[in-house]
Amino acid sequence: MVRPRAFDEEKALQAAMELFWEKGYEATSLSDLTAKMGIQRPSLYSAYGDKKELFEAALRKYNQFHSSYLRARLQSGTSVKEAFRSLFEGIIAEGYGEGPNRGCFCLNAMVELAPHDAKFEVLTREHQMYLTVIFQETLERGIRAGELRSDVNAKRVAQTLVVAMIGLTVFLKSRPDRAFAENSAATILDLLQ
Amino acid sequence: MVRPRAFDEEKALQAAMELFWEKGYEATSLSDLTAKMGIQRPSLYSAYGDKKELFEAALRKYNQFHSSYLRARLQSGTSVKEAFRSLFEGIIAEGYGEGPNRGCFCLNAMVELAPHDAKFEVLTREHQMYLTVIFQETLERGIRAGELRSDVNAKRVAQTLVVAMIGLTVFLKSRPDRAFAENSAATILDLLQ
DNA sequence: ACTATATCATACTGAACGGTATATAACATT
DNA sequence: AATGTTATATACCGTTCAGTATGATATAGT
Repeated sequence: MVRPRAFDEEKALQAAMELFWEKGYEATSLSDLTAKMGIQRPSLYSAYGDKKELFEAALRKYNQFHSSYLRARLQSGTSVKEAFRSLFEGIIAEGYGEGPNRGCFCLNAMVELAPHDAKFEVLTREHQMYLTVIFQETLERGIRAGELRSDVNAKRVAQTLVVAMIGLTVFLKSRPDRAFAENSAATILDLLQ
Repeated sequence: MVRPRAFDEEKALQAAMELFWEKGYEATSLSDLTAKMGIQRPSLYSAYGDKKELFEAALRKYNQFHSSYLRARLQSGTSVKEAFRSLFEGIIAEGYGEGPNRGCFCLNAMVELAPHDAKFEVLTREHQMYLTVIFQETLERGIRAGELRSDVNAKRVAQTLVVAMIGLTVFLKSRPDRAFAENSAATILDLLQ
């Protein structure tokens, strides 16, 4: 005996995610949000809580999406080495697309919020840990398949690839010469022998 | 026949730099600034222009300071390899200090402003280019001294070290396990043979 | 059809925002 | 000491901020 929601909560959350991803937390206003989400202010508050809670929900949604995306990219493809190469190449290509370079939502949140908010310190750290596990498992698969040398330390290399991916993603925000980005990616990928 | 400034412009700018460095552009208010700088609002506007211009002046000051700091660290020390190791170790140590992890002001600005403001895209990119030159020159010195193998591609390795340093600095904002940071730094520094 | 309940749209709240007008105070030159 | 110029301090400007009170509206169960 209640009136049902007239908007799609997932769709609206997706819209909020896009906005926070592109502009960050502070620079995104509630008016920006309600406009893009296509809902009114009280609907937002009743469905998601305040601005910080909405941001957190958006980031969690992004992290899920991002993990799935990376796992899929690393599982498909002919080889582990080629999968990583393609992944890094895709990140670089993304950096030179049109429009503002939004990079990785989780890294943006790590820079803007993690140092001042323990909740986001944990949330962003745990996502990187999860990505590291995905990388490590992929490397171990490559070792088992005989594609990578058996003396490769999968955990250490995975950690290094994650740090390098973070560096590359952030660096691309300044739109450096493409050769710079390509060189550093290629040098890092030489870890995969 | 004029009244002289009653405050030290460099000291006040330094105070603004500390504040923007720790909190970012959007999260820092003019009231925060005037309080920490110890001056009144009209003094701020007459001396530095508006908020964005003050931020730019603060970032330029930081970049100068940062370049000098890195150059000094890489020149002192017993060897090039040891200098880089010590530099990365210092970055990690900084990440586990008390208080909020402010990281690198230039990288914070790159994430928050570069995608939406061409001026900061250029400013942050040029600083990274300058750091790359410092790294490259240091590596070339190591090659000349016979400390590094002569087939090391100084430019490519310098670019890779810059990207890795960016990744490490940003990653530390989420306060990961220290062993993670140490592992990735050590693996990167293995490039120096 | 009626009622209970939750959602909707509008309009509003006090506070904080970036930026400035105004008037007083302090100095260097004459 | 008088004058012209700039820095200072206070108080204010209109706007925008995050968040909410209010009342109309729509639906599900009776």
